[in-house]
Amino acid sequence: MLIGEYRHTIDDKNRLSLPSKFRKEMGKRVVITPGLDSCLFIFTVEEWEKVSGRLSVSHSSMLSSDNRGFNRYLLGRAVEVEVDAVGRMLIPEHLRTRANLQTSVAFVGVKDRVELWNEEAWNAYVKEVEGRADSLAEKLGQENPAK
Amino acid sequence: MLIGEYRHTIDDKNRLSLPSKFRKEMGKRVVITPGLDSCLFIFTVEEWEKVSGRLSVSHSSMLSSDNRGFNRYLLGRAVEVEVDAVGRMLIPEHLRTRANLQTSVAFVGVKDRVELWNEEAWNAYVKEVEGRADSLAEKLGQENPAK
DNA sequence: CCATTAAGTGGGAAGAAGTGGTAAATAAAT
DNA sequence: ATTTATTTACCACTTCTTCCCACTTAATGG
Repeated sequence: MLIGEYRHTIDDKNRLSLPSKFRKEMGKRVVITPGLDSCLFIFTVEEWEKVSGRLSVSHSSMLSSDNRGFNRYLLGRAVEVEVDAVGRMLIPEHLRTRANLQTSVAFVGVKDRVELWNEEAWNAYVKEVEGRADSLAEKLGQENPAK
Repeated sequence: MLIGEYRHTIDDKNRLSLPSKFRKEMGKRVVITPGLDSCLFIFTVEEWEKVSGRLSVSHSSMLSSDNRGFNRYLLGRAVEVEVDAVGRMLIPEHLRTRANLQTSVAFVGVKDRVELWNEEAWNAYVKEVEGRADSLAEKLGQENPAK
């Protein structure tokens, strides 16, 4: 399971180390796409197959303009990149720009995907969520009385 | 069952002994996450599977902003750590900060999870609850007559 | 009450991970 | 075809992590 938070830096050649904790599970090739909330999503190839499959199979995907937009957004701008011998990958310029990644970034494992954030943006996001964590937790407890 | 209260210290390498009373039940790997009321939760891997499974049951969880927030908060900041040969584990810096853990901490067993508190914060919390224990007990009794 | 064992804590050495730079190779342009 | 630029692979240095050993304190039992 991909969990945890790690801080790394992008160098001036757009190289970025994948946290070693994620390497084994993610393998030598990963798929990077623009994510939601101005971060990037990083998937394993297997997970990507599932996610992209769900998107394109859904009936309304071709009919609804919103879905076309979303698909173009997620599929069209995705790239498959290779992790090099020392565990680094290259972040394409258009994705780097889109998530506002300069130098310091945060990797965030969210179970079956990893997210890539501008470090300050991540700090701010955490702070914001922290404020409503209790109510979220309560909500979760109510929605899942299984426990 | 994980119960009881133990005081330990974090050293300058972020190492912290898991109380020996908890070791057998918790095993060699545990999951640490931000908890509620500014403490940390420590779960066994089995318990963690249950908790995290409850979070992201549906695929639509990625599409809801609240779910993304809560998943990032709980999964993204969680970490699976190994308990070393002498019973110590490493507390990641971001979790240590988040629970305001400096040196003295309190472990608190709460049935199926262990909580980790800044010692003074725990003292204060106990004192505070102590003051209204009777009324809390009554309230709980009224709300859950079956239990 | 003393002896023995277990638990908690500290420090140093070996190893791995992260990052920066250079050389080689490929692609592009004149 | 030669030169220039850009990318990829490789090497090296530094920092952080992990493992191991040792000491101190607390717990247990005779």
